[in-house]
Parts: sequence; structure tokens; C-alpha cells
Amino acid sequence: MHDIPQPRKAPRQNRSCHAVAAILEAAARILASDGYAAFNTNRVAELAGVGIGSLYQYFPNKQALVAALHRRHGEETLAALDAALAASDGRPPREQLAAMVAAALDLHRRELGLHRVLEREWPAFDEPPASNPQDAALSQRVAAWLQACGLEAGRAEVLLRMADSLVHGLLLDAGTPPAGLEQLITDALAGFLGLPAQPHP
Amino acid sequence: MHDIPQPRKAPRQNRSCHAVAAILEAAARILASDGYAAFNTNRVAELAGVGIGSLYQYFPNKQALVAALHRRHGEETLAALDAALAASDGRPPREQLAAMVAAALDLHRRELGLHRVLEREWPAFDEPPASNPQDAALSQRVAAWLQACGLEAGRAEVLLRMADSLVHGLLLDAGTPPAGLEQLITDALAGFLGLPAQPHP
Amino acid sequence: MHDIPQPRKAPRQNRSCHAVAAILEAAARILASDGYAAFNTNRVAELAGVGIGSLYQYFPNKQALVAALHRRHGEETLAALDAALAASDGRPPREQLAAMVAAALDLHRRELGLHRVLEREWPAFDEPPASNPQDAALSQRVAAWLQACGLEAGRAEVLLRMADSLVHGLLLDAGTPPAGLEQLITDALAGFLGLPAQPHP
Amino acid sequence: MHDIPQPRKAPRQNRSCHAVAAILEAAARILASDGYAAFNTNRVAELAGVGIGSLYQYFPNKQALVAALHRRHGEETLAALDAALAASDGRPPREQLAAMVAAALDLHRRELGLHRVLEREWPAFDEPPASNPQDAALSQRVAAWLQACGLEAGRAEVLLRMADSLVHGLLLDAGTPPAGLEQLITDALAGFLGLPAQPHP
DNA sequence: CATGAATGAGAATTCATTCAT
DNA sequence: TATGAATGAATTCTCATTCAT
Repeated sequence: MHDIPQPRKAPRQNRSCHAVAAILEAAARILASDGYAAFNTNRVAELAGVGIGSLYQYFPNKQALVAALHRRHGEETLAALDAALAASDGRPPREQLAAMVAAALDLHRRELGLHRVLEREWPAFDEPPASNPQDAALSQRVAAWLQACGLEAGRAEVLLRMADSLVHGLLLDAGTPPAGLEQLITDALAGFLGLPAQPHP
Repeated sequence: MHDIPQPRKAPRQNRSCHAVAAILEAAARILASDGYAAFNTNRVAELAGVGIGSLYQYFPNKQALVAALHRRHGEETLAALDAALAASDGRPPREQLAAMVAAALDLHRRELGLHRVLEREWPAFDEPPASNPQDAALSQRVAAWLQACGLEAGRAEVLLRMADSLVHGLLLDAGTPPAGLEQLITDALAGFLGLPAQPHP
Repeated sequence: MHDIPQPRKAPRQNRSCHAVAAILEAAARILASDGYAAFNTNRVAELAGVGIGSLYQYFPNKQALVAALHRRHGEETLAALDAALAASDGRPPREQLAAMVAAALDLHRRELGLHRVLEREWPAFDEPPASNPQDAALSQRVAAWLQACGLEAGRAEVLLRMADSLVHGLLLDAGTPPAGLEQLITDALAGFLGLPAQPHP
Repeated sequence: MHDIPQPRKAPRQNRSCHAVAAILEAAARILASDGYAAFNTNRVAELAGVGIGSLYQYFPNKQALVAALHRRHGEETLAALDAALAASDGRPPREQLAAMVAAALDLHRRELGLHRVLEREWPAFDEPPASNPQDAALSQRVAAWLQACGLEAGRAEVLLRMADSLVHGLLLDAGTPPAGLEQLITDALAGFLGLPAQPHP
């Protein structure tokens, strides 16, 4: 319906770079602390310490700002997944799965408020970015890993959505997140994948 | 911080009853088709075919309208769960679980757009705490069922959240929901509960 | 510009009489405690315990309600003045003046909040009721008294306005009304009339 | 309960300065001609020839606009009093008093309608307490003058209120203000202060 | 007569976006 | 390029008044 807004131009100069970073940072802070309802471009510009005009130099509209934040979140997720896979290389699948879940939880725990809004308040009139490059890369990684484990690679997408849903559902919504979240989620995902049960120590 | 908004007054007469129903119906339709961003009281009243003043006779503010829709969804969920449990009474736990998952999926499939908004765009700042009466009733049912199955009743809340997350994450967010959704979700939940694996036929 | 609204009809029956009284009482209460800003016909009807429709049976519009309250205040003032004059009959002019001032102050002290609003918030688009029957009667009384004292009767109107201004200005506006208000106002009015100064005891 | 509303920001540039002035002027005009009931921000903005948004850039809300007008009135009053005292320096007290009364009357005659509303229709629920800086300054001036005349300085506040009441009551409310207003009010105030009577020439 | 549901014009205020400087 | 004043469409909500029951 609407196309996903892109940043207006890639900033080349130092000052611009700094401005963009400041704007994103301000946007993240407002979104994290007060939610989408309190998120307006004037406030973002003010908190970023730039004029409202400058904000519109780098972002064609409000949506583009949120989209940029989304992209940043995707990149972080990808990096975290890669790191977790690299660190757990050679271990049994279930342990690798646990490592990935732990990494995702860590990532989300760090910026709880921001992620809550980012994941739950993507405005409905913009189609959900189902097919952004990061998601594709993410799927690729997971598919490769599944294949390496001798599991059905076609389940990568579903596994990712499942993991995402569980992390957000259990971590973001619960006032008091239940202890052993990693274990719970890993169990569920392992159950879905048909991995052999592991006795809880 | 914010209190949960309540309907302003219970309609007694026939005409009023109809007005309230029309308003809720209109609200649901708009929310479902265009999302929260396009949801405004004037449009709701217009679509409902009542004056804007009438809307405010029955709902003290915009939030109360969404809250009423939410409450309705909660009631439907509870009823669906009860029905599923009653219908599968006496069957093995895994089948009962599958029945409940199927019921939840059915329910959500029926009003996809509305539920997407209700579950994901409910503005974060006045999100009702997880301890509303419907959630409590839901937990109670599930806890009783777990106990009857000889499983740990304390996991009811987490199980519910998990089911919720999976249903929404897989059904609502995916452009094209993967086939065999009941099976996928049931597998994951069974894995979490430690139910014995069931060979897929 | 606009004509001063009159009560729609004089109630003859008992029930009606009671309704009108209840409405006026409710109106006075709301005006007194919350001011004109919070004064709306629906609230008045509710507090009076009658339907909003009934209110409009007896008062053609909101203004008429306030006008009726005004008239009531005028009647009370007239009665108080008469009583003060009767009680101080035969005493020296200054004492009579003091008696009238004291009566006016008493009257206003009894319903401070209501009078504040009544006197200060008469809506600007309705001409101030400069020539209502009560004011005329009041002037007549004062003129007669002035003549009896051998003073210039033509000053009655101005004297009344002056007294009114002083009572309202000093009693209604001052957070803590200065002690000896009667004395202060009497002194001022006596000064205006040229009455011989009276040593304060 | 309510805090006194302040202007939102001080305009720096030329255009802004002009806008603020235009807004205040428009507000004064509407208030003067049609009263508080007809005073709404949209109309003010339109008459001022600025967008409604601009109005809200400089005044956080409707009240702040009226407050600004009030403040302006206070400043003018203070200036007029000072001028009158300076011009009548060295004359006998009664003449100085007459000069001050004349100054106040002049001031109010110039913008009759506006002052009527400002003084009498300022909504009661957020009436600023009598202890605003301008009132204090006014009291100070009068107290100093009383002391210089050998009169009781403690009566400054009451004298001010009295003068205020009389000016407003006689000038603003009366359809046709009585002739010789200066004389009448001066007589009354002198009577209150115990100044020796002055034979009317 | 009494009622109160229904109405809708109107009021205050916000905020994404533009454009002159 | 950066700025921020200006804008006005859009939104939420109120309340005087009517009229069918």
C-alpha cells in the first residue's frame, strides 16, 4: 500500500552524521520512555538538539524515523545471532539453540522499552516489513544452522517467528519475567524442532 | 497511573442497546480494516450511524471504546477455551492441548485484522495490567487442566502467554501463515510442557 | 440586544412548584461551589433530581435559570433593606446607614460563593439587567430614606451602586475580609453623602 | 489548584513580535465587544490574521491569553498611578487623591468593554490570588503615599480595593455613568480615609 | 406532563510538515 | 545547509436543546 520510507539521503559530512545519530538516539529515548503516543517529530528534534527542519533533511517523514530504528534493531539482532553461533560452534544443537535464545534475550533486556514499542506499535497502515534484508539474512543463518544440525531447513522462518514471539511475549509483556526464561523458551523451541529432551539439572 | 476506562452507563432501552452495539461494531470494523491510526471517534460514530454525542453517552472516551472491544475479545477467548476443553474431555492431554490451540486459532482467524490491532497496537501507556479478571479466569481454567493432567499447575500463566505469543506471532504477523499451524504450535507447547512426543502421522 | 429571558410558565401545581424550587436550589448550589464554568443544564437537572426535559419546561434556556437566581437575590436584598430600615427607624441617619450596610453584608456572607458568581459572571452578551423591578424598588426605598434624612434624594441610585460595589469588592474578593467591614463601608458611604464624621469608639 | 498561566515563549524575531501583538490586540477586541462567552481561540487567531497554531506557539492555552491581557492592564494601572502621583506632587492629599481617581477613570474609560470583562468575567475558578506582583506594587505605592500624608499606611490595600470597586461599579456597570464621577468617588474615599471635607465649589 | 436518549455545532488543542530567512 | 516560526487539517470531547416515548 504505502512504500516503506527510506532515509532521505546518506549523510556524508561529519556534522550531518552527528545530527543523524543524535536524532536516532533521541527518537529511541522517547519511544522507550514514553511510547509511540508521545513520539512526535518536534520533540525528537528538540531532544536531539537540532532544528525540526534538519530532522526533515535526513528523514522524509515520521515513519522513516521509526523505520530507521527498526533497521538498527534488525542489525543488532543479526550481529547477536552471529556472535552466539560463533561462540557455540561445535556444541550440540540444543546448546547452540540455548545460546541463541540467551543472546536474543540479552539484546531485548538491554532496551526493554524501546523494543516493546518497536515490536508492538508499528503503525498498522504501513505494511509490516515482512521482507526486509535483515530478516532474509536472519533466515539464511538459521536455515544454514538447521541444515548443519541435520534438521529441516525449511522451518527456519517459522522458528524465527516463534522465537521472536516468545521473547517478546514473555519478556516484554510480563511485569515480572519468570525466572529461567532462557530455559522455557529453549524447551518450547526444541519441542517444536523435535530435538531430544534434555533433563533439567 | 491511568485507570482502566469503563463504559459510561449501561443502556436500558432498546434503541440504546442497538446504538451501543452499532458503535462497537463500527469500532471493530475500522480497527480491523485501517488500524488504530485511522481510528477516531467521529469516524466510528459516523459509520455506526449515530451522532458523535451519542457515542460519548456510552463511552466516556476513546480508550473506553477500545477497552470494551478488548473485553469482548477476552470473553470470546474464555468461551472458546471452555468449549474446547468440554469437547475434548477425557482425551489424552496432547489432544486436549491441540483442541485448545485449534480453538484459539479459529477465533483469531475469524477477525484477523481486529485482533492484530487489539493485541499489538493497544497503546502501551495504558495497557491494562495482566491481572484483569478475564486473564485470571483464563489462568484458572488452564491451571485446573494442568493439574488434572498431572502437570505442574504453576506453569499455567506462562503457558498462556506462550500460546498467545505463538498464535499472534505466527498467525497475525506472517503475511501467509504457514500451513499446519495447529501442529506447529501444539508441538512447541507440548515441548515446553514436557509432554511425550507424538509421531506426526 | 437580547431580551432578558423569563421563566416559561408559572407553575400552578404542587409537583411543578417543587420541581422549580429543586432546580433553582441545584443551580444555586452548583454556581456557588463550582462557578459558572461548571454550570450546565444537564448537571443542574441531575442534581435537582428531575429530567433535563422538565428543566426546559420551566426555563426556556440556560440564561433564564441564572436570571431567576438573580431575581431571587434581588428580592432578598429588598427584604433585608426593608427590615434594616424598619429596625433602625427613628435612629440618626448614620446609624441607619450602618444598619443597612450590616444587613447587606449579612446577606452576602450567607451565600458567598453564589453571590460572587451572580454578581461577577453575568454573561456579557446579555445586557446587564439595569432596570429590573427590584432595582427600581430598591432605589425608591433609598430615595425615600434620603429625603427623610434631609439629604439629596437624587443620589439614591449612585449610593446603591456604591454600596453594592463596596460590599462585593471588599467582601467577595478579599480572601480574608478585613475586620470592621461594616465600619469601613459605612465611613465611605457617609463620606460620600457628607454625613458628619462619627468618632470611632 | 491551577497555576497561573504564563506565555509559552518570548518572541525574538520581528515577525513573531508582531504576531504576539496582533493576537493580544485581537483578543482584547473580541473580549471588549462580545465578552468572554464569545471569546474563543479560533476567532482570536482569525481576527489576528495568524494561524491557530501560531497562537498556541505563544500562549499555552486560552487562559494564558486572558492572563496576558490582565497583566497588561495591571501594568497600565501602575503606570497611570505613578504618573498621577508625580504630576500632583506637593499638592494637598485630597487633590492627590482626586488626581489618582481621575487617572484610574481615564484608564478605564479608554477601554470600557475590555476592562469590564477583564475585571468581572475572569472565570472564578482560576482567578489569580490577590497577591500577584502588580497588586503588591500598587499597594506599595499607595502605602507610601498614605504615610507621606500622615495617614495610616495599613489601609492601602483596602483603599485600593475600594477604589477599584467604585470605579468598576460606577463606571463599568451603569449604563449611563453619573456625571461628576471623579468627585463622587473621591468624596467616598476621602470619607473613608477621614480626610477633611472639601466644600464643593 | 415527565423523561432522557439523541444530537451536532462548536471549542480547545496537537503535530506533521513547509518554507522564508 | 540549518533553522524554527507558521500553518491548518484533524481530533477529542462538551453541552444546550429537542422530541419521541
